[in-house]
Amino acid sequence: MVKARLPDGKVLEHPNGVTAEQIVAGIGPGLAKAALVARVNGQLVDLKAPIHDAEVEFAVLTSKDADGLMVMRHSCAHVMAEAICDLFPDTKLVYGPPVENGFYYDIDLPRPITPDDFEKIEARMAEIVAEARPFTRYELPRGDAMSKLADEGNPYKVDNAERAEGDALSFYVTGSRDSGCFEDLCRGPHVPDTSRVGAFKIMQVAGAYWHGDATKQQLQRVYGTSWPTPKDLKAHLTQLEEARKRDHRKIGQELGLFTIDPLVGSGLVLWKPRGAVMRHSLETLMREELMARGYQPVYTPHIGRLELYRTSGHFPYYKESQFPPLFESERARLLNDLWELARTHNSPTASEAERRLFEAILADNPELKDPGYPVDAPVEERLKRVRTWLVGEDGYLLRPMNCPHHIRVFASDSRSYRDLPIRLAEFGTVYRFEQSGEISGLTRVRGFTQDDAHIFCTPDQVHREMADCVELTCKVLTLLKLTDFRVRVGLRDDSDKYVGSRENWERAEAAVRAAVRESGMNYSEEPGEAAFYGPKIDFVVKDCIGRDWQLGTVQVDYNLPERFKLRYIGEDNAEHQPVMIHRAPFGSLERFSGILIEHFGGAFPLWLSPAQVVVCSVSEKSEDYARQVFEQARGIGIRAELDVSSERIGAKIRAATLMKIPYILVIGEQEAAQKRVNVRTRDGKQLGETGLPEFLAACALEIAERRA
RNA sequence: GCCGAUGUAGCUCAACGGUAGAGCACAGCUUUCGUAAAGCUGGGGUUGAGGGUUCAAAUCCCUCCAUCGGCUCCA
Repeated sequence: MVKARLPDGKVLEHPNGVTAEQIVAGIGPGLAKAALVARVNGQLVDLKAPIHDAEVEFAVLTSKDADGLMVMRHSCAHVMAEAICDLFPDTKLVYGPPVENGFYYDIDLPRPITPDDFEKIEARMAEIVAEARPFTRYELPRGDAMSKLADEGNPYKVDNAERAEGDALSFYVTGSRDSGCFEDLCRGPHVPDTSRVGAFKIMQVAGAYWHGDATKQQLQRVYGTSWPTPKDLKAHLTQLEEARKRDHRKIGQELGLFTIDPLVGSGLVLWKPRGAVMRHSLETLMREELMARGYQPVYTPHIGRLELYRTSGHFPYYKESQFPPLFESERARLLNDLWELARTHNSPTASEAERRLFEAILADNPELKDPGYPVDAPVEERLKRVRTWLVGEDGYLLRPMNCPHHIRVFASDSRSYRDLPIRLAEFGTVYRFEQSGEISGLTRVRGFTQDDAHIFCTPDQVHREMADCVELTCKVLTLLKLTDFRVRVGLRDDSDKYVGSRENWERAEAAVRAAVRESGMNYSEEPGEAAFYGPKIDFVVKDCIGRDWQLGTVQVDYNLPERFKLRYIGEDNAEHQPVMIHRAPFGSLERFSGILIEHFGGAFPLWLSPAQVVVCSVSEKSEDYARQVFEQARGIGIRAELDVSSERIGAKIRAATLMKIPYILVIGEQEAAQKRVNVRTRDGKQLGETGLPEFLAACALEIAERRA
């Protein structure tokens, strides 16, 4: 006997071995028809799976349930896989999970799948759907399953099986087991039959590495989307189209905010006047906040000696993603090569290369007479030697981070505990040689400006300072109504890419956790997301097409102070090491602006809007007064534009509306006679006539309050 | 960096082996107009760059560059 308790508490009794399908049949015909999969004691199972437990929590899921939808999409991936295998028999299937809004299937196929193939694949899928073949599960003991998979000659499935848990492995056939129909190693569960995979569409194909490892075989990943009904599918496609209209690259072009010019360089942003004034308003907001919170502005150069970044660790750690160093002489380049060799020296071949290079440098540079450099000396000794040579003749690096400069500002004076915390702030422009395939609009660029600051404080002050940084970040995000963010606490994993002692890391992680807990926000801890010098709190948002981007960040760092041997004099008159906090509420002004553009769809709040008011004359007769209105608005600091062209008023309004200018002032003879303005908004609302001083005062107030 | 797609006037696109076109924008002229596009005229392109095939290339092939979507990376 099986007692199945339904979600509403009702208990149904059935004989042992009853299937979910049979239980559902007893509940109601509508539900039986819609059922895709069942949940038995929290486990998703096929509707045909027999149930043997005496008492179970039982629920039936349809495409209206998140898990039901997921199973439907997973099954749709199988149908797509079958269609692809039918059309391209060389296909080796790899892995096909459901994802947000759909599914993908990774395949290994020498011939590239192109968008032209999508229609053919969809047509074949439609046939499979029409056949309504059942998804049939069968299991084999692990040994039998492994030899079966090995015989089939698909190394990916063998690998999947090796990773799967359990003594038995399950397979799904679309049809009956002896029908010769398509089958796939799969944990399941699946929908009852191939007609139940929803309204689908193949969306795109892309490369993907096996196991997500760039050194492994590259596969083709075919993405599809699937929805309960054709109407849902259509709504999704329409929504995608709408989202693309908000794309900051498109709006940036239309509104003339920024441009990226191949002649200047990929990933290097040119802010045009309209974009620059928007960005400037953001910077002004941040400057006001920083001044009120005791930050001190500094200015530092965009370039620094390589030795600076050797000390911080950035140069060796991020070698591949920095612009190559600048060397003023060939010898400087050679010395750096020598340093590289000394640093990485750990093999006989490297040692030979090192010796040859060393000899070449000595031969060309007789002034370096003192060899003092036995090739079998310990690494530290060799490094020390080479670094003394580098003092007079080093290369330079376009800065990838601002912290080393700020550290040297801190180190330029002796510091007392009474001075701390010291908060050094700079809109610091940094340069990173991002991979060519990564560059995208304003969100991933090679030169960008951080609203950066570094706080140097005592260990006791860390907690309060971090909490203040988190509070500031939340404040600006809230002010901009960017409330749809998630908080990620990035911790270290067990890889060896991190610098610093275990003890430092533990203290830092405790500080980060305390700060984020205190804020009361929801957050997720993610191992492997830390910076190489410390853990961090990141504020992550989605762009209009659903990609995650890190904006603000707060990081605590016990390691760079140690590497730079920073000191302050404590109450006890002894030297102590300060703790550093790296933080940037916007993160990158470029990326933040890109996200803001999409968030507002280009219709910025008044205080951020590139043009705040446009004055449009109805005809030449009102041109003089329009000019006066324009001059007055501009005179009190409102960003006003003037349109006295010979166009008709309708055309002027259209042009201003398309540029998303918040207030359009229509100035005709009537307004001119009464010295008033007629106000229309970019949303087409007519606010009517008002006196000019009243309008300007209201406008100025709205700007001053940064009303969003 | 890798896989695939795409590069035609300032912008959005057409022409798909046979003399590069439209709309918008821009300039000039006419119009002086009341809340999302007035009319006429005109200028503007070695079709991303460089090679190749062909009697003939925007169109076919190759190599770069850039953009887009993924993957990998992200201090």
